[in-house]
Amino acid sequence: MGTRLESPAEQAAEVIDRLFKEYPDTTISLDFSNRLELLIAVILSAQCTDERVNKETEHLFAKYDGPEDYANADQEELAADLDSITYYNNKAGYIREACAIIAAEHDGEVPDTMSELTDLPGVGRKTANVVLQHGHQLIEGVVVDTHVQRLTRRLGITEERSPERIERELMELVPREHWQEFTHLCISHGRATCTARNPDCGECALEDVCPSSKLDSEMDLASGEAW
DNA sequence: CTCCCGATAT
DNA sequence: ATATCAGGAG
Repeated sequence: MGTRLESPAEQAAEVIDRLFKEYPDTTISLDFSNRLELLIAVILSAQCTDERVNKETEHLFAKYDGPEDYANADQEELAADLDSITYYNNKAGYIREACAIIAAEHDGEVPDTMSELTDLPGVGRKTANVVLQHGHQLIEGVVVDTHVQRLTRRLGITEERSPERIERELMELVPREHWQEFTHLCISHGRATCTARNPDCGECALEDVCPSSKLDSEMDLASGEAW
């Protein structure tokens, strides 16, 4: 078990402090050169690696340009352009419909409010928060993706399960000036060390404050085997 | 809750 | 073979 009985807020502060030393330059890893490309890249990134999204958007962004271009695209053709991305049929539809709304109702510009963004098909709170933060420099919430969900639970920062509840709790526990950084640190550490399947606790900078560390159970096992 | 759904690591 | 990847809709 973790060595200290820290409050969730103290635990979060310790995590930020230590991970920032390990990943001082962490930031968004999706490639984009304007707000529409950002929106599309984030929609495509659902349950797919950023690496694969970047590989596909390189071709996609060269072929299509502007909301009307996507809105008028043929569904089958756009889906085929995305055929190595997860859920490519759904995502092709989301992109076409979202771009049609952006063209018709938002003067061709990606909206800058949470409600207007989440009204777009394929855009939930997570995607909207990323677009607000990286497209409009507006920090209205904490981006809670699969990595933030997994790490905050393993580290004992939250007991909640739903991304919406975890976000509300993190908005209470983490100072607003660290909201954006907190997500990037969780993602970097989640990819490099605290992986979903087989976390590398031996290399983890948070091992001594992590209630879920494997090392404790291995020591229990070793002492148990000593009989 | 289920469905969507290819590439990759284990 | 199976779990996982910057989720969201019905």
